[in-house]
Amino acid sequence: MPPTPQERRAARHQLGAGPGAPAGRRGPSRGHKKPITVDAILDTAFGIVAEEGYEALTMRRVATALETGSSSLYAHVVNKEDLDELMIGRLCAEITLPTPDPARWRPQLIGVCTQLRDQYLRFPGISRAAFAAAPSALDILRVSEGMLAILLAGGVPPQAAAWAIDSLTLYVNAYSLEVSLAAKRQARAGDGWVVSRDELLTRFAALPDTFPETKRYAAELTAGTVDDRFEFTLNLMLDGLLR
Amino acid sequence: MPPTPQERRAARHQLGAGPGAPAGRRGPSRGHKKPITVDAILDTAFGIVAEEGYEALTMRRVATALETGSSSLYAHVVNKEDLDELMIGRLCAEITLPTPDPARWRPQLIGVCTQLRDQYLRFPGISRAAFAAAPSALDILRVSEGMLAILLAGGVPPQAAAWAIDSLTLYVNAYSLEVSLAAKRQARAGDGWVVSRDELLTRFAALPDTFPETKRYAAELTAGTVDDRFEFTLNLMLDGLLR
DNA sequence: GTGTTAATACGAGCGGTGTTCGTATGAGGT
DNA sequence: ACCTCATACGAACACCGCTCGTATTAACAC
Repeated sequence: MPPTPQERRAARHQLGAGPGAPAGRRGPSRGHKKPITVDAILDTAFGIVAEEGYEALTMRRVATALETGSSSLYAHVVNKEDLDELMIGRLCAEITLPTPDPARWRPQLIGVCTQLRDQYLRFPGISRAAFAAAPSALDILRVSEGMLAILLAGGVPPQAAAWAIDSLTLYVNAYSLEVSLAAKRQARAGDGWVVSRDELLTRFAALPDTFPETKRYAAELTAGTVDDRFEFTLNLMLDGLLR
Repeated sequence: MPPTPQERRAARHQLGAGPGAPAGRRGPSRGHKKPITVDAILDTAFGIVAEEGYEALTMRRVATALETGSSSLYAHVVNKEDLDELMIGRLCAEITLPTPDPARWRPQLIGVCTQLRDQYLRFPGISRAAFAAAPSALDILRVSEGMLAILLAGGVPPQAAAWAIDSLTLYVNAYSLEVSLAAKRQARAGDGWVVSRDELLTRFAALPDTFPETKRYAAELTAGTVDDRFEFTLNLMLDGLLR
């Protein structure tokens, strides 16, 4: 008996347990269609999210893209939650971790965070799933290990390094989620949402006098691209680590 | 004609426009039941989230708690997203902002962040809605203004202060969301999730040798309460601001 | 070559969601 | 007394995640 999806999931959480026998093909192949596999499910899932965003990712949507019924997916995946977790795992697996260089620990760490951000932004809204993903999955743990190695090589004390990893990944997740949501708002503009910087400036200018600082520093508040803010925050945390 | 909910929402986004006539009671009062108001909807919504978490907050759930049908809510609220926004607004409105004291800007700012966090954690999962809330809503802007005033009083340059507000609120949101999700996982424990610190330690100890640093510093990685990590990250960012 | 087994696929359906539409109710103004 | 119209609400639509029973068919034992 090949491993049921729940067993695969358990194996993914509790480490190891071996990859299990490949369980060479049995059952109907429907003649023409290629068989449904976890990888095929993940591929089409990523395709849907890349084109239409995470909220368009439903079991039925994946199933119809695979020309089957939604019930067929549950032979390969426990849940939607499980699917989310698998996607985050694959995303993390594609992060390349540098070999720690004590002299370049800051750009190295920023590089890893930027890779994570770019992966998240390629699939808008998927960082929502990253929040729920358990940090004990191996693919995620691998990224943590890489970041930890960089920080330690940079001379950051272990306790600070350990906690900083949490802070950094949490911020990257949150940043990616917010950017994705803002982009979605931008897409369906016109219903009274603020979009352009100019619009925000005039809005701030028209604020009542109970907002003196916001009015005075409206320029600073609306300055910079989202990328600027990302880098600023990362540097903020890294600066703090040196004390 | 009293303002339709969409008009109220627009008025909330574009500032001012006045509170509109109270539109004194018309139509059926069903004899016994008190009329449905936006405030009543918000009250019961907060009650549901406080007791059962954000994911239990559905239109039907609010409606039945109000002894009515879900369609009745849409006369007072545009949609669920609007309800979310109203809730975040009310949450922000209850934050008390200190008058800036240059000598105590750090504890003051941490105090505001902690208030936000506590509000979010009182209503588990609601920070998910905070991500989608537009920063142009007046109640949210009021908190930003307060934080900006504190930072400026502390001598932080305007540009850094402006961006730091974004970073801080984003982190507080993300932290609250993650803590809520972790608590939910804890609630339905037993399905292979890691819960206790001891469990995590033995898990790390059994890791393959491709995770050398994680194994070596397992103690540091699992140390501290969530509150410790919250304060650590806030101090990390505030330290970075002083350079 | 035949029969058995079991992995795979899948249609139908359950209970749930947000939201809309058409209609009934009944208080306020005339 | 009548009419107006904001309010309330039941029914229904389209969608969601997920389960159950069943049909298909490859691999194996004989």
